[in-house]
Amino acid sequence: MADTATTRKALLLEILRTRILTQELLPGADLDEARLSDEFGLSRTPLREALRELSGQGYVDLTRNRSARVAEMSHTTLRGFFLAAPMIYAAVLRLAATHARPDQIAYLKDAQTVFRDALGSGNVAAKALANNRFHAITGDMADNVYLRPSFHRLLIDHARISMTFYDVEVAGEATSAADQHDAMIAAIEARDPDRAAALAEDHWALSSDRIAQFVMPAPLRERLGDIAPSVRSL
Amino acid sequence: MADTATTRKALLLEILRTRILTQELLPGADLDEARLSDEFGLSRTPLREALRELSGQGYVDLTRNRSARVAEMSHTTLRGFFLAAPMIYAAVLRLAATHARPDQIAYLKDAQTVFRDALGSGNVAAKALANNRFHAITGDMADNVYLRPSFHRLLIDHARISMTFYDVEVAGEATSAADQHDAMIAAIEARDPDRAAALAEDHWALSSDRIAQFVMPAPLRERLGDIAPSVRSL
DNA sequence: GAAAATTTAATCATATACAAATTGTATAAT
DNA sequence: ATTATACAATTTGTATATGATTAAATTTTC
Repeated sequence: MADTATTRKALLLEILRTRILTQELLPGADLDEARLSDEFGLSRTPLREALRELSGQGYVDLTRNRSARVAEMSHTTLRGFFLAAPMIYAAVLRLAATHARPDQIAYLKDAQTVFRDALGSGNVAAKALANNRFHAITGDMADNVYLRPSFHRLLIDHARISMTFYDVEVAGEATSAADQHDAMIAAIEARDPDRAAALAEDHWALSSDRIAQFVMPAPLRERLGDIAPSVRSL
Repeated sequence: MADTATTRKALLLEILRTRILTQELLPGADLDEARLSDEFGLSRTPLREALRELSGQGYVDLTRNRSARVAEMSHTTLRGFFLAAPMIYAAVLRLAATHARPDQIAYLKDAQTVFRDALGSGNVAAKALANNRFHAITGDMADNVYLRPSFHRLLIDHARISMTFYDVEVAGEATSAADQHDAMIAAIEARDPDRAAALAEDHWALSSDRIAQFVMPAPLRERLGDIAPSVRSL
């Protein structure tokens, strides 16, 4: 992403968001105020404000008199993710197809170009961030203040889950995701809300299949005798 | 509401939220830092942090180098409200019926008692706040981090819309809302997600009917001759 | 040696002071 | 009369300093 940040505080926000999305900062990680203000050459006052803003957006959890932490992701959160994602995403894409402005469609096409480039690069973080940006634009298109906050939280954890589970590339899956993106652009441009919503559901179905494969892979099928004694003793 | 706030900052947050929900602070109202810190006997540092937190929750809009303002409510927002509300609320109540813990059900019953008391009082703000609290508890019950932020934004504007449109009491409507609350409690206690979701939709249908009546009332039917000349000249 | 209490270090919360940016007003030029 | 420019006042943003709270480590007591 380009350095659009004008002030140091804006830069800090951008970098922190990126680090959290790419899991460079893991869920639950400690965000010490003194250390961060040191690193970014900022005093603690604007830093604390930045942490409050990130908390409001769902990147960070705050507790009184305790250091800020990167938002947690438990198995409970994951379950909630799969419950909410299809509904919210279908609704957002439906509204996106209804309200998208021409300039926003241009942004979306740009983001898709970046995404396809990232796919070729083999850089997992670049892929996750480009995908995140693509979907964030659809969120802006929907232009609904009541769906946006939930949608953004979904996107945060979708990126983080991608970083956790997609580091091993499965042949063909990424390109079919990219093809779905193209179909979404077409549906939005054609102002076809039903098709857009249906595509959103397909897209999430693909995602959840991939994640399910990594959370519950086919079990290892080895006979006891094949396992080294040191391992068996565990 | 009881003064559960321990610190001055927590108290400030509670009061500001209440003022915004009850429209004592109108949408778009200027929130001057110096004036507020003066009023609450706080320095600007914690006050600014509080404003960031409120912004994250959707009570307040922030712009760089510009004073904080109470979140706007335009006709566009209203439209978005009616699009998103039925879906989100049905989903939340469905999950509430699935996950509610006994202590939460007790809270909900308390809130409902307070709501029925408020109905008798004739105090519009008390009604809106009690109703807000009731629904906020159902949001907690749902226990889904992806739905919660959107749901809370809906509740904020639902309260503000109530204050705008419900100041004239229509006979019987408030009590039927209260009856629906009771039915919701029953559905949650019976762990019946489908019934809970259906009740949520009914509840919002009632709300939107009431609001539609006040936004688009039956037009005045006067003949021109009945209007005073000074008015007609406009 | 284990548990409780006290001290100590670290970290968060708030206040005050200063710098930067914005807006409004007055004055001068067209 | 209207627009441009410069200055002043107001308000927001950041830095530094001090006070409160919590967690950890040490000491003391049983």
